[in-house]
Amino acid sequence: MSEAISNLSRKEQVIRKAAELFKEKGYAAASMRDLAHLLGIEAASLYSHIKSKEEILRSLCFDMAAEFQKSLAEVESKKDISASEKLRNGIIGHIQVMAKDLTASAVFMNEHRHLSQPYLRDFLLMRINYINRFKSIIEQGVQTKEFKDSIDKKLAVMTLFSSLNWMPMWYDPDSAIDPSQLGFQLADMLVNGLKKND
Amino acid sequence: MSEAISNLSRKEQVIRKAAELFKEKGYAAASMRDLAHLLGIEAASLYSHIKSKEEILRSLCFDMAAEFQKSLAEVESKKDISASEKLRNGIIGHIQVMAKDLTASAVFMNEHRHLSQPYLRDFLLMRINYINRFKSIIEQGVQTKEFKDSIDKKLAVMTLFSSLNWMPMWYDPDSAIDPSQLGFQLADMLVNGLKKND
DNA sequence: CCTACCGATCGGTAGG
DNA sequence: CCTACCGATCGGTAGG
Repeated sequence: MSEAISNLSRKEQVIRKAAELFKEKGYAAASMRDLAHLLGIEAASLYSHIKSKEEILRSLCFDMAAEFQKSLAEVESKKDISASEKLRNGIIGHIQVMAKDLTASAVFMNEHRHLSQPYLRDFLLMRINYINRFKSIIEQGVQTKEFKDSIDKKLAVMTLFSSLNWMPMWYDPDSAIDPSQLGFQLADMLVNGLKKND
Repeated sequence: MSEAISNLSRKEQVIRKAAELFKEKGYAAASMRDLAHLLGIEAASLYSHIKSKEEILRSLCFDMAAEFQKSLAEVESKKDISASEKLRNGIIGHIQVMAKDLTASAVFMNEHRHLSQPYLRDFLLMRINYINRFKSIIEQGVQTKEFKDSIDKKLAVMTLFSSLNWMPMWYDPDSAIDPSQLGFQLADMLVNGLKKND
């Protein structure tokens, strides 16, 4: 049993180190020999922990996707809150999920396209579903006249989604601003804009 | 002379087709044999038009960078306009440059990291310079009290930059909204926000 | 976790 | 633009 536990945690180590490597070099340019070297073992030894290179990518992408789904579902379950508050909570949730693992988040965003079928298809369906649920929040805000109806909704939701997903590329976890503040400020910026309103 | 012209245009064909391939599969996963096959020639024949695979990536990345620089320099040269107008013009310019070649824009954004040194270093220096010039416009707006000073400027500029750079991933050139309208709306969204202000 | 190895594929060159 | 080819490297397996 302690053997099973130690195998599990070794597998976790392999996956986490792979995430760093995939983020840095990109999935296609990262070799299993690179990964093995980082772990101090031979390339062939990796295969006692994982089935294939793509299995690592799959677990990184789908584990992150599950976290994002969970976070958004929690926001949607709260009734009687305004669209802007829902949007704010969705943004804060998304950013907090990313902040828990910035490396895996970067892989999720940039490397998912190297998934083979049918995984790629499943992944893209989940992503479009996630985006559409944010779009619904924006549409709800337009209906309740909270948001202006002059805005292109696709543009609005893709702007939101772009901002969220690039965060792992530039956010420094040691900086003064913490993830929930960042989410709050991003929501404020999207809802109220840069302009001074007084 | 007509030989030189036809060589030039053949080289252009190779580069444009490579851009499509790099966008679709990523630089590292795209092989020269794939590229040759798309052009209906043998892989070895590519090398009478280009020196190396990376030369193609370099010309795609640096040609786009030059276009972006040119566009922003023109905006900066206009005096006596407000920060929000400057920001709007910068955004519209950036989007118009991208719209002229969405494929090359996607490669510029996603594949530049496969540049080798010293090209990668030069590229990143140009990019940080470009971002900082947008940041200056935002800071100018804060100084003139056009923009609120509560916003994190790094967050603001990275949100802007993320939105701009993801556009080639989702924008459909056949859609109802044209590139300059898109730029106008994006600027409006960032400056005024989603909220109805009346 | 290792040694020894596989077939496939890579970017690129020589020579025409 | 082609044929013929190079050395290097790839993901992965067999067997211990």
